[in-house]
Amino acid sequence: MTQEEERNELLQVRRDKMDGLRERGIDPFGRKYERTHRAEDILAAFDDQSKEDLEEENVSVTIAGRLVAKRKQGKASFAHLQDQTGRIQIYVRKDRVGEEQYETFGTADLGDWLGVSGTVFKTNRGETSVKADSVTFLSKSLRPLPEKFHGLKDVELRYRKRYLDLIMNPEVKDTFIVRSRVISAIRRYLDGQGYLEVETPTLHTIPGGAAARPFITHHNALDIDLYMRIAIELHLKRLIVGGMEKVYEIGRVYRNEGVSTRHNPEFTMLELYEAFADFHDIMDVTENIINHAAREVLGTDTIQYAGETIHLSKPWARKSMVDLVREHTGVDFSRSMSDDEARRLAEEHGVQITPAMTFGHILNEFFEQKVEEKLIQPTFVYGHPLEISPLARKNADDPRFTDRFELFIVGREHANAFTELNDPVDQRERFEAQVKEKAQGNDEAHPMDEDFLEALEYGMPPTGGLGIGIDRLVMLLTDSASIRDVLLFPAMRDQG
RNA sequence: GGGUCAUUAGCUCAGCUGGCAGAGCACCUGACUCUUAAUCAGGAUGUCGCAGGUUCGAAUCCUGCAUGACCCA
Repeated sequence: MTQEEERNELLQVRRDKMDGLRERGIDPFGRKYERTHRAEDILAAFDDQSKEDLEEENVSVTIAGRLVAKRKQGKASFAHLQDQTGRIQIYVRKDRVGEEQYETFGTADLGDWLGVSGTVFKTNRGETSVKADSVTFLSKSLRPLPEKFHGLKDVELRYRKRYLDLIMNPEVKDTFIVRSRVISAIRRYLDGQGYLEVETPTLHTIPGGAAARPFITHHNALDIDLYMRIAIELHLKRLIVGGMEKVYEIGRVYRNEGVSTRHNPEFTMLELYEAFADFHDIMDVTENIINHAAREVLGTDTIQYAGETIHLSKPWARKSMVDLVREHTGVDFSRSMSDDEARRLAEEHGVQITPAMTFGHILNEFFEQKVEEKLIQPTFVYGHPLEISPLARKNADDPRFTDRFELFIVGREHANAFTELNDPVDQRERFEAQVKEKAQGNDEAHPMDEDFLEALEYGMPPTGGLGIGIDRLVMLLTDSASIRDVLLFPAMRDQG
């Protein structure tokens, strides 16, 4: 069976109309068109003018957009054109545009792109509209759009065919405009604070800087396996060694794990490193970045998320992990405790652990299982156990812990930061402990990285570092329930 | 990885205890020069996700698979 025969009636009708345009000398996929206004420009400029005043002014405009509604009534028609800024009504009369153009407009389908020149006027109902003097056919749509009233609801279709989602559901575009503005607001803020934006490799020979499984790829000419980066960290610290004192990168990282409402295999991280700073300074930096982004993009630092009011006004709560666990479970991990005792406490409190876990892992499990989800308002949680923090500096008073914090908002991690470990001897021991964990079956444990250790051996100044998940931040600022709602093209299986 | 639910026309959805596959929008034909989910008259539209099974008969019941959503790990 040929494709021609398989095509259903709806598709065939549009192909026939395309052929009809060509027969009448009109290119169905036209050319450059110079417009003077966007829909929003016209609505904003003339909305508060009276019908009579507008008539007197006789304002000429040229607009272009996708035909999204059409109401034909004989020798005159109303329709709506949609451009990036919104929809505007056009009024096309046969006695004004002429027989030929009215015919062209008459055969136009919903979805086609049209250009219209005319004058701005108000209808009897008060809608600011454009009365066409001429209609130019710009581009044919060979497929029907989703239903005009209900739009596109099927979430699978919305993600797979995001262009349809963007056409039919205007709030989707708003989300991605916020995303774009959040990222540029962060850039502007950091640039203004003297941080230097850099770019480092996304193809790594050793996948480090985080606890995650990497994607593996292959370089043919060099005949070596490479890993898609799981973090930016280790390269940025090499730059600190090199004397670039305040650097940041906003970029994609890749983690080979499941997809969920909070996880996509590729996502966007901000990482920032500042020489001579510690994790307390980085808490201030984190507050400032997020607070600034909210106020600049949304105009407020009080936001709504999933029905909760979240206060992003500074300062945010700063609590130690040990204190929070004590607060929520009564268990005091600050006193000295054997691994066996920690395991016994986990069992008593219904905290699930694996046999290989030691004191620090178990404290972390207490936190994740009993506390994390309760931290709705912004809270810096600091003092993470050594075992789960192989790149963070040890706490000076209690070496079981590190000078590290994570930021929690609406029960989710939004940032991870520490006073960086700059002692190459200690760093080597941490890597060795991680390699041991890997041998015991933790496939997210950090690999040995001799090249990074060598860099540290040249001397890294005391440094504070930060990672912020941009996607989760955008979710927070747009009240989005799923990471897929803030990714234009979320990862999907190749089907359909 | 486990559980629950979903998959029917281009889109949004009905379809009960198994008995001729439906509606609205969109589409086609006609009428209509201030409509706006335009209206009126008429018409056409299907791999019921895929593959098996039960049955005289399956969109409907059973099994497996695929894709997706949500919850859990």
